[in-house]
Amino acid sequence: MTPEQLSTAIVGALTDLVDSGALTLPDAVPASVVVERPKSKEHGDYATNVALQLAKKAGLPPRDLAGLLADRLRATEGIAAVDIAGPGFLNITVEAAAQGALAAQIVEAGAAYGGSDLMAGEKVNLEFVSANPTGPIHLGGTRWAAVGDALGRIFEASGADVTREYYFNDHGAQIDRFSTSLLASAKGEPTPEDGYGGAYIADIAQQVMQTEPRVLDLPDDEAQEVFRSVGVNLMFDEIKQKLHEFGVDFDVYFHENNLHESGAVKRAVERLTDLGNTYEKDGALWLSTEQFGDDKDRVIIKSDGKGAYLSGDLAYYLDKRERGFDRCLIMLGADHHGYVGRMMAMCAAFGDKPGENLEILIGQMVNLLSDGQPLRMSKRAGTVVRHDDLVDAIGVDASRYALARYTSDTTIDIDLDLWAKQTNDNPVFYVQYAHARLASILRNAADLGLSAARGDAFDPSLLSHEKEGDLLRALAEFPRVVAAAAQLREPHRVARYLEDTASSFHKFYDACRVLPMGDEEPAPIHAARLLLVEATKTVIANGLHLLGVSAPERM
RNA sequence: GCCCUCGUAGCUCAGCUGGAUAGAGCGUCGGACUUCUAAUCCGGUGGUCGCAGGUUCGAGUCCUGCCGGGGGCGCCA
Repeated sequence: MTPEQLSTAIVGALTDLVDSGALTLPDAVPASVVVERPKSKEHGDYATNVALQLAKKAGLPPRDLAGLLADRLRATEGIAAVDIAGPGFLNITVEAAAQGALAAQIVEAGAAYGGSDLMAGEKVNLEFVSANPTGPIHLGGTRWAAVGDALGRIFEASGADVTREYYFNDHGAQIDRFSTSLLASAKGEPTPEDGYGGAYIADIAQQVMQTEPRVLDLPDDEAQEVFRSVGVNLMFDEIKQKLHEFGVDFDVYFHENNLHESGAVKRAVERLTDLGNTYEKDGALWLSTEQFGDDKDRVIIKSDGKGAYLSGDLAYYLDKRERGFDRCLIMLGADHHGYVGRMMAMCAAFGDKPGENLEILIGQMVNLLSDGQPLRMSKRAGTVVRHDDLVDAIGVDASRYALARYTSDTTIDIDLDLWAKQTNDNPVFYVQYAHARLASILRNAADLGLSAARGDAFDPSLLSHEKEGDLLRALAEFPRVVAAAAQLREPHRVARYLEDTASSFHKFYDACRVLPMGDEEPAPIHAARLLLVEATKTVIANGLHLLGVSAPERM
């Protein structure tokens, strides 16, 4: 009996009460009710507050309504006990057999367990990282690489059609500064004003000259164009490669330049003008975003005739919508949150629904600590913490897990010393160790010629130990956790859940012997526990997969 | 000045979108390995949930105002 089934049973009990005239509700019976796992064991396996929620509407004291429901629920198969507690909570205890049956269902479902059709039919575009090809990926981009990709996996598990997209900023002044910096470096000149410094500029410049040995014989403007095109491609290849090694691959790399060259910007501007949402002032073209909630109106075509930065975003958004995406999610660093207002206003100006057709997620900053000290945060020296600073120090699995473990809207400090440790201080190892331990039990079982109970040979009522019940209830939570992670766009819930589940498993392992000891004859309890082990391994593997973290068979 | 975000145990953070006595991990103190991985488990320790009001049966959670940290407020990209 899962929480979902229990919820259905409670709705059924409410419906029966209404049908029999014992209960009168002004509105329809709710489609589902909240079933939660109580913090205290004294409050049963599951608890619901429906009686408190509906008491006023029903015109009954909460405890009386709870009493009516309790009588109905006690007659329900699989429910062992129902208690009324406090102001009107229903505390429900589930029969071991009804609970244990889940182990077989999980093993049966395999990799599909935890998924749903919650987002079936939704075509979702996830835009993240989108780091400028003017330098190596920064840590902010890495955070979204981990979180955005995990979110994509969670959406896919929820039935959505997901496209991962990278907006490639290869247009405008930043690229010009990049190319002049490369040219200057190649000629042995100092970094120009507003240019990019750093060792990677010299590296790229050298690589360009290897590809195009005679580039410096060209006039400066032509040489700069060579450095621009070749340099950007080299930088972009490196970024792609780094992300690939990080386990993140995009379906679409969208070039901003295309929007300007294809006339998409022009078309987007015309569309907004047709809708009456633009006007001319001071020689520039403005988008009236203020009427849609922005702080003020924004220039989209500058008085020199060039598109303002926002014009690319307009065209890009329109392009995504024309490609059939109902939901466009954009993940930005906190340093760009000032964009949210105008982007949402832009969405509304197109006649779309902000928050529905367009969602913007903001990720706060990430700091790295080593020996308790922040890693190179000197803005003055122009050194920024980069993707490699994290991944080279602690590896891909720990990096992805560490970044996906926290809500995106809080600033995080990643202690490199902690995450590099191979001890239980380190959450990713704690979870991965549980998986390896599970795998080990199954290997040992195979060596003994034992296999998990299947079909009628499985007696779920044997899984009646307290720790077995705790573990089963943890496993039963997984679909709800994945659904919440999808709906709230919060992958960290999966990581926290895995830590809880790993803990439940370790406690089970400590209390319940799975395999026969010594000369002991194999018994049904061993086969039943082996099935529980398989189910647990399935859940932890599925959860780690959603985060893009490996599930090792051995450690 | 305005906007966004955060403030929960000594430290790092959860808190299921309003529920019961606020939870983990680390740290600290003390226990548990002849048998499935001790990278584990068990117990003790630890709190004015930034502050003050409000909403209601009930607030860490919602509203308002302060305080404090971080970020952002260009016809830059």
